[in-house]
Amino acid sequence: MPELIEVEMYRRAFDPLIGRLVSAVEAPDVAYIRPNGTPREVLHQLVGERLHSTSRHGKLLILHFGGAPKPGVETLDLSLGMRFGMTGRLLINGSGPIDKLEYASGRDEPAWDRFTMTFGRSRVSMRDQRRLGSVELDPGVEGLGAEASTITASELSAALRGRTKAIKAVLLDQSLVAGLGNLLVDESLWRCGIAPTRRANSFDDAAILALADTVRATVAELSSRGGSHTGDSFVLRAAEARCPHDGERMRHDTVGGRSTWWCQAHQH
DNA sequence: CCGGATGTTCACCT
DNA sequence: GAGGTGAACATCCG
Repeated sequence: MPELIEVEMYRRAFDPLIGRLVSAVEAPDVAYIRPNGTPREVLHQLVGERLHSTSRHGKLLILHFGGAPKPGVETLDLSLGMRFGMTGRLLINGSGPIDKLEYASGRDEPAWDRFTMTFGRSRVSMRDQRRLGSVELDPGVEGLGAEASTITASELSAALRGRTKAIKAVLLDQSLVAGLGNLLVDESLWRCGIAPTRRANSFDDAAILALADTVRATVAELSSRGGSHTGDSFVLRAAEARCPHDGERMRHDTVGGRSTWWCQAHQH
């Protein structure tokens, strides 16, 4: 479930740790380290490093290490990228920043800690049941598309231009638009009255402007509500649900390879 | 027991 | 390159 909203909450959870030194790193699951085949030893170079700052690009959270030996001369020599996949979450000293808002049910095993970094008495873990997340030293962000939370009409227009696949598939494609997941995309399209199956290259400028506005507004509003699952259409992801706009039965299809709920009456 | 579903990323087809 | 499919992963459900 971590989409950009949740990852941003995780990023802020590191604020109290800025300036602290890494005292230990544990990577029990070698398969969790990207690229594949990277030995866990390379992560040990993080030990002794100082957390300088954090950043986020779509669903990719990056910790920047290193200091400023001289004022104004920053040498950020190391960074660590964190990807949370579908079931990954961040735990700090055993509790999650947003646990009350997600994963309310289900089991929770310490054995699912795939990566742990210790800052003195503070332990930060990535707990990931299904192991679809990963960590990567010095991850590149070149392959990522426009940041969804601030996307402009011209950025969205460039992402859609010339593409024949469904609009939903484009919005989910992290190399075109970074940060949206299945829930944010369905909510945005439902709010904007756009069918998820509609071809990406079939939108005029006015529709692109409206969609960019809707995506930004949806991200902002659901952020303040507390998560990707707080959308108005979230409760409509059920077999018997009817769209409150028009009383129409919600459709359930696979679009862009993903489970998709939408209202055929007002989404075109 | 089997198949399907879940969300994300990536490998591998056409 | 663009687009589509399925694997990977763990667990639950019918």
